[in-house]
Amino acid sequence: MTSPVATDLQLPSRVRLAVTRLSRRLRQQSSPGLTPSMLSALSCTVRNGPIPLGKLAAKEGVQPPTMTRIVESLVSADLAVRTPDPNDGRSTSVEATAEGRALLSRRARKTDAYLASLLKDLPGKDLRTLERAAEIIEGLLESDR
Amino acid sequence: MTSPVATDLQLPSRVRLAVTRLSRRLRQQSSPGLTPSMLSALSCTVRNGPIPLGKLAAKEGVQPPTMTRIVESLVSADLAVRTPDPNDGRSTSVEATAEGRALLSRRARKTDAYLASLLKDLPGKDLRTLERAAEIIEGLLESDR
DNA sequence: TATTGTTATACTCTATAACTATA
DNA sequence: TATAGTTATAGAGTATAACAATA
Repeated sequence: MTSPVATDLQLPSRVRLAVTRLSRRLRQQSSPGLTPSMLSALSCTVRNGPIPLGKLAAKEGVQPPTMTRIVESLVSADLAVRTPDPNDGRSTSVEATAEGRALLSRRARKTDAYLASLLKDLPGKDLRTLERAAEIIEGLLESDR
Repeated sequence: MTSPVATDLQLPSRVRLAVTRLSRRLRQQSSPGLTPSMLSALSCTVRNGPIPLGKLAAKEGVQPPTMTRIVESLVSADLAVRTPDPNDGRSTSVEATAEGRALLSRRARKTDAYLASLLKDLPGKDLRTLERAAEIIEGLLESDR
């Protein structure tokens, strides 16, 4: 059952294809006002607490102008707030609002509902595989930053 | 070691975050002339042989106008050719060229090289997990189409 | 009429370059 | 000078709507 990593040759290709296609699907399923990028950045602020915009950009792996846009959209959706740093006039911290945190813990989000419906018939073993894979990927991205 | 499926974040959220972030990274690492979408469609033509554009769009989960664009870019890069269907003047088949097939089997592609470098220090167990996860995801996308 | 694919148009996500304000 | 963030601009990827050609 445990397939050999002899398929190793093609492993990067296979991971790339799966990720390309699933992320496309997730974007299609996302609500217009709540894109995957917004959710990802919002999760990051919740996990890290108030965080300067530049650090948030670095953590998410995007450039600062991109994060400026993402934060703008989160702020206008009342999911995050910006607070000027009292000690450094150049810097503003980004933080999730109560509504932003509530949204993340709510399960009815369209994208997650879609993914959940995809996953619902998988055996527990496959669910654990996906969970572990997500963990491995996050670890890789973290260490490569 | 087998983590329970209930952690702080729900499984769909965790999969979504991992996929969002990795696909962003892969897009950043891709060559301008050879995007993830192009590679994905090209893989599909190689796997399926000559295939009408509309069917290719359906398999890849994009709309026909999108596939028209992707195929145009593959054709102008000499990675694919279009052949009019002799029995149906409305339809054209898409097929990988020898160069397209060679490209897919070449290992030096920038995106895959990047992914391979990310993966190279993972233990075999994690590689097998990712491999199996890719398989599960492709299966889900296939069955949901 | 129905189907296959294209053209026209627009929106999101992202980047780089140039800029402003502060340190 | 250096740093934090924004504005301006551009390109990729995708969608929907309207269209043409063919069935």
